[in-house]
Amino acid sequence: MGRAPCCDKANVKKGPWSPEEDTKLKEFIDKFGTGGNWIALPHKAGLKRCGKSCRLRWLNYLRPNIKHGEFSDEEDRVICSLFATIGSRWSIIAAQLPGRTDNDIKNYWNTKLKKKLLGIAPSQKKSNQQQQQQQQQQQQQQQQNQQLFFPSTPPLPSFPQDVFRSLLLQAPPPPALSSQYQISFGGGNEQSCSSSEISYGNKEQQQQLDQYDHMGFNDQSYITTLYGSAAAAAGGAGQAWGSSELAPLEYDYEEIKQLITNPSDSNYIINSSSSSNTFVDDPTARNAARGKMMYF
DNA sequence: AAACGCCCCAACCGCTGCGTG
DNA sequence: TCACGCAGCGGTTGGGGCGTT
Repeated sequence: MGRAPCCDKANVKKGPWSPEEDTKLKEFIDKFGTGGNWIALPHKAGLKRCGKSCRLRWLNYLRPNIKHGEFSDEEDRVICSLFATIGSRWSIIAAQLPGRTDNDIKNYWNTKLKKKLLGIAPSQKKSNQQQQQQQQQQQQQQQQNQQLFFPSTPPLPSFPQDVFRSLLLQAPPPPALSSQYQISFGGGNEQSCSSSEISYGNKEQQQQLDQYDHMGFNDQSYITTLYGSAAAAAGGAGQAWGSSELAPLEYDYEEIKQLITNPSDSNYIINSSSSSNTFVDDPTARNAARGKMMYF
């Protein structure tokens, strides 16, 4: 037997929201909150909309502090680096960009950033002369993008050990104890920062760090892997992570280009167990892991 | 001015994960 | 342990806007 529909489709309005509907929804949520039940909300608020539609409208448009408009270069860099790291997991990427929604980032990536990265200018119908000019601009743009997003000799970012230590202690449980990620570390581009080098925190916290050591990975590799959730958990430290001081690791331009141009890009497992990062297509992993499996 | 074609983005759809009884 | 219901996620779609011919 199939799943029951989430709402009575015959009696719900679809399509663009009117200003009146926006006002109703916003006023209701301002007064009463969502109540943790989006399905019941439209009826209570007097809206002839599906709960899912209300949720989307609120999250993507009506919610306070939503940022609309142009993305900055720094935001571009964060999106590119995270896309290279975790693929099209837009909600995690959005969590690192305050005021941006996953839908917003997804649209921005699909319509602009991906093309910007590949040196494809947004195009209208153009004359031959315009097309030639565009080709030249594309080549220049691509060179600039390589410099902007993937400097040829990217300095590994300097990660203060105390910051790593605090992030690590606030991060979710290690992979073996967590259903969120399955991770194996086989060496790679992490900087050496063994958790046994520094004594930090109380006895319990030190035991936790020792456990990480015992599992064979160091502070930075763990924090890098858990970048999104760890940064979110760490609050202010997470903000610092997004700054230039704690920029995400840079990735090779050709690799992210491969990710973009491969139609099954969301099926990748990131594998950096060799000397350089490689992307291994694993279509079967998609539904099983939904992009949660990463090898370093 | 009209027709055409492309781009962008809001919204929808279907699937998965998770909590609960 | 299993079925169910809901929230959340990512892929896809369609229509409005805009530039070109």
